[in-house]
Amino acid sequence: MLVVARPRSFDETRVLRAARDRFWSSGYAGTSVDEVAAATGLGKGSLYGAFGDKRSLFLRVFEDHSADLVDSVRQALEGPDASASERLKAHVGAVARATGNDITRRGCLVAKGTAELSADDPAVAASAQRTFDAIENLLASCIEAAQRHRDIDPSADPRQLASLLLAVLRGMEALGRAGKSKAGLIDIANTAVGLLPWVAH
Amino acid sequence: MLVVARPRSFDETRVLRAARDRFWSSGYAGTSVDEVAAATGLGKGSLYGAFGDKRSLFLRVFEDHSADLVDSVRQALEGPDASASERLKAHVGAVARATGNDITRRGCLVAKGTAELSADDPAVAASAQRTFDAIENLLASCIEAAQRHRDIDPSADPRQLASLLLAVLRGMEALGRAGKSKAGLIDIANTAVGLLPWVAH
DNA sequence: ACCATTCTGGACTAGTTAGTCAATAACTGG
DNA sequence: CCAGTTATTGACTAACTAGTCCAGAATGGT
Repeated sequence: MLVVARPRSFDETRVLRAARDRFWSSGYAGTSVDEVAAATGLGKGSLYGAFGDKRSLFLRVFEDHSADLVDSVRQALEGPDASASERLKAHVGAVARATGNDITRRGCLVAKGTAELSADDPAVAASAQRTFDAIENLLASCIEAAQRHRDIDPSADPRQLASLLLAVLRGMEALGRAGKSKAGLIDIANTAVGLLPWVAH
Repeated sequence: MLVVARPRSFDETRVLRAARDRFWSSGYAGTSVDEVAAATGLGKGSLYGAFGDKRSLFLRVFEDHSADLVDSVRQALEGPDASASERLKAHVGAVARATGNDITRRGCLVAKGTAELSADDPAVAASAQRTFDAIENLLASCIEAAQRHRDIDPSADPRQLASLLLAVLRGMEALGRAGKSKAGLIDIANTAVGLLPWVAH
């Protein structure tokens, strides 16, 4: 009974990546569907057929990218207690360096999409909130690991420290986009890390 | 020789405020010149005649608003050394509360405009950088005042603490837009303030 | 080979976009 | 009250917008 229909002729991952790059560079309102079609190589009919309207396509790209971001933070922060403090310092520094190295200044797609759309698209706002919550949880887990290893004062609230660090990370992103120098961003990272309640050894 | 011509019939400040509100709510690309004309009550010809093209109008609005922001931070942070630490704590807390109270979640126009346009408009990026530099300097001055009054450890580098606090402030803005609760934002503010190198009294 | 089904590409539509322009209004020094 | 200059308005244009539609193509089970 089931008859197989014509299969898709495009690689969904590649198409979504091309669409993401357009939205990332030009923003949601600043990117036309025709541009996305040209960048992906698909006809508009295929684009609409596969992903729905412009907003749905953006949301798909936004959520996929958010998941990638959380995964990369997880990779950076998860690991044994003994090296948790090193991973934490390294991650904050790595974000500072990556932000400072971003020649294009296009910044983070999650931040950009949230800035543009969260006020009038609850789905975007909710997705961004989940993303930042997930990153905050990863930071908190890493801090707890460092506390178990007695690198960070165990009496400190790991959730409070995590939410502060998340704010610092997002702040570095915002300042980097405005043109703050790489050295200035690294300075912020070092100051933030330095003020944490480390246990003297 | 000089003959006086027809004077403007609109209040420039009111017009710029109406234009600012449109850009603030809908972003640069998401706002049409027709919408701005309708919101200001001016015809398009007047708008173009008075402010130039869309980008010039946006830049004007953006820079005026940035100057207002710097002024308000100056008002909050300037004052005698004896109360500098209180002003610093109060300002960070006030930003957290204001961000948490922003029902519309439209956030800060400087952040939003920078996110949307800094990558392809050097004038926007330069303006944002000047704005953030000015705020950082105000924070540094307030920290120095608190150090003179021996509220903050005088051996700390006030510029480093200022740039960290600026990052925290911009981070709170970004997280607030994503939906972080008012209580969570206040928590971040308290944690950041609490980690500063206060002198015990 | 045929069929039911889905995929493809681009022509098409109706509405919107940024920016221009010409006719007219408002002003004051002379 | 006239002359010279600038302000105002909204109709106008050419290009672009999101989204639709359809004729044809690709598939694998029968």
